[in-house]
This record gives sequence, C-alpha cells and structure tokens, in this order.
Amino acid sequence: MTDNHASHGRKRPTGRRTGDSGTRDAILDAALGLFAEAGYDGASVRAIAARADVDPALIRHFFRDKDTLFATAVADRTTIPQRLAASFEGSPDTLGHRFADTYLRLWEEPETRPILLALVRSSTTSAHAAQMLWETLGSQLNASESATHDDQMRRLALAASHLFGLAFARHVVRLPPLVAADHDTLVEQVAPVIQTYLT
Amino acid sequence: MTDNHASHGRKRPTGRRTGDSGTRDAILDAALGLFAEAGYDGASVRAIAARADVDPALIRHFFRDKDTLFATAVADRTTIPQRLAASFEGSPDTLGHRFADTYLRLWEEPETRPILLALVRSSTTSAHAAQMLWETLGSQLNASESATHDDQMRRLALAASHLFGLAFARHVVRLPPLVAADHDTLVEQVAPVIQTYLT
DNA sequence: TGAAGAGTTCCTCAGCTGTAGAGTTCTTTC
DNA sequence: GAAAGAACTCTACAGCTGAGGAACTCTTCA
Repeated sequence: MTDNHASHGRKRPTGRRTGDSGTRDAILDAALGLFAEAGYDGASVRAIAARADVDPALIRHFFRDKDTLFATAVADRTTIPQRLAASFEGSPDTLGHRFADTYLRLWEEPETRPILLALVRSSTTSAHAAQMLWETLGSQLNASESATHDDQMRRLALAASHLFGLAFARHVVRLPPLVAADHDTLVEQVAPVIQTYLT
Repeated sequence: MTDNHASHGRKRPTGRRTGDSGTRDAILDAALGLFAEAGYDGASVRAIAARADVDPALIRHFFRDKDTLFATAVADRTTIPQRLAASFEGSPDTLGHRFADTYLRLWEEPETRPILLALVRSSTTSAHAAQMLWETLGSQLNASESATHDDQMRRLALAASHLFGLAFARHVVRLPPLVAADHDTLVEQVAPVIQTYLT
C-alpha cells in the first residue's frame, strides 16, 4: 500500500520549502474539521496530516502533541465567549430573544460551528474537552454579576442547557423536526422560555 | 507483561466449566458499564472482557462482533420507551410535570442510567448510536397521535431537547449549578416550560 | 560568509485494536 | 454410550495509533 502520507502527491523533496507555506494554518484547519466530524479520539494525527496534505511529523513539530493541537485548534481564534457575553447587554425585555439568537447562530456559522462540534463530539468521552465546552458556552454564567444566588445561577444554567440541547438535537443527532425548522422559527419559539428563565 | 486477559487470575483451565456460569450476563454488564463510561470507541473488547473477568474470545463467541454486543447491551433489557410513553397517559393538566419527572428520573436510576450514558457517549461519533438514542428517547414523538402538524411535532421535539440538554449538562458535562440541584427541584422548575411546549 | 534555526522528509517503535482459527472440556440429545 | 454442540482457552494476524529520532534544505541574522 505505502500510503506515503499524502494521498495523491508522490515523493516530495525533503527539506524546507522556499517562501511562506501556510502549513501551520493548513494543519489547524484540517484538525478543526476532523475534530468536528469525528471527535478527539476519532480524528487521528495521521488523518489530520493527510487532510492538510502534510507529513504527520510536522504536526509534532508545530504542536508537540495531539492534546496541544486540539486546544490550539479550538481556542486559538474563537470569539464565542465574547459574543455570548455581548448578547447580555441591552434591554432586559428582549434578553431572551437576543441570547437565544446569538447562541443558536453560533451553531450555524461556518467559523464557529466546527469549534462547537469539535468540543461537543469530544466532550462526551474526554473530561478535558467537557470542561473547555463548559468554559466556552457557559462562561457568561460565571461572568454575569446578577447571578449571585443559587436559584439565579440554576435558572441561567437551565436556559443554557435548553439551548444546548436544542443545538445538539438539531446538529448532532439531527432530529427531523428540528432540522426541518429554520433558525428564526426556532429562535421565536424558544425565546419566551429563555426570557422566563433569565428574568 | 503478558496480561493474560484476566488481571489477577492465573492460567485457568481450558474447556467448558461445569454448571451454570453467568458468563454471558457478566459480559453484558461489563459492556454496558464500559460503554457508559467511555463510549463505543473508548470501550475496547479486551477491556470489557477484562472487566467481566473473561477471555476476549468469548465475546466473539456470544456476540459475533462489537456492534452486536453494543446493540444487545443497550437494547436487551430496557423499558425506557415504554415508560416515556406511559408518562403521556393521564390528565393533560399535569403532563409537563409527569413527562419531565419520568425523563429525568431515567437518568438517575442505576438500571437505566448506564444505558442512556452509553447511548449519548457513543452517539457523538457513531451515527448508528445516534439513531438508537433518538429511537429510545424520541419514540414517544412518533407514537403521539396528537402530533400531526409540523408545529406540534416541533414543540414536542423542543420539549424533548430541553430535557435532554438538561440531563446532558447535569450528567455528562456536570455543570455545577445543575449537579448541585436535586431531582425534584429541577422537575419543579422545568415542568411549566414542558407543559407549555406540549399543550 | 558562516552559523543557527525553522520547516520538511522518512523510518522506527511499542502498544493497542477487532477479528479469527484451532484445540480442550463439559452438557445435551439420541 | 456415542455423537453433537456449547462454553472455554491460547495464539495469531494485519492494521492502526501517538510519539520520537535522524537527516536534509531553506531562511535569517550576525
């Protein structure tokens, strides 16, 4: 078989390439994509290298080990916590709608979607990934100054878990009724509930 | 090293044992437990055999392959769909409470809990497991005759996904505010929302 | 110009994976 | 009492895994 790391290319010359190859970024893109599709365990270093059309040893060179690669891929360029926090600013009357809209939109956009999928797919078997998921999606829960009492904390967590369950059912398990619905319809239907939990 | 399949036992005699060894059940128990902890991919046939204190080849003998073992372990002795369906019978006024209570209780009981954990932990990477999860937890969605319109189907799915998200956050990600709360408090707080969705 | 170092290739290692076959002993059936 | 089959053991295979080392080439900077 002699797969030779890159599916199509044959016998590339050894040594450094001239100019600025975007190798590091290519690896990060491939890694995020594969982590999103297969989870931490399912995405092998070799498969990531193959998708990036790169020698597996380069991954080790740039990111020491797989764990660091994962952390870098999901954490490096994300503004998810900031966007969630930002949705809390504004009139309390429409907070439920803003929060639901922001939260669910993160699962639709091509930049943030693979990050969330990677976190979720990995979180079920890796406690480390579960914690990262929580820190990413639940950060506004710690940040929110209004949530000082146990009951308020719990209500916030209920709101977040509702939205999370919705996203999970829609994008991971792919529940037909939820896949069929469009974003705005879902936001509209969920917003009142979130509003109730949060206020 | 020479692990020799069973951690402590040394050189057991070959051939069939006399009497009725509960080997098959021991394997199923060990399998369900490991699938619940590590997911489908994370639970190796050898590890399951070791936990059951049994030769790995016996798994192949009883259950052809790993997939069949998984299906048998999660599907063989569960009454989850029935219990969920049963919660739909009774006064419509308290449907939300009954459904939430039944649903969340399934995650607490030692008989059903590992089944759900195994399904969830496996569903994120295996489409097959995701479908089984959906058939298990969403069966009442298909069954319910009242849900003929798209909107009603979606509302049912929203209710289910809310409860699922809550259970996931509580038992898999282990969100502190949700772990701290006790079952009845959660049911009480969630029931009105479920009731709204369902009616 | 020369040395340091970053980017790149190939090869190797020990360990684990699911599956498979062949042989031994007990139980059941005729 | 003999034959069939179920329960059980050990050993093997081919493939994949993450990690690591050695060597080569280009770039950068003194």
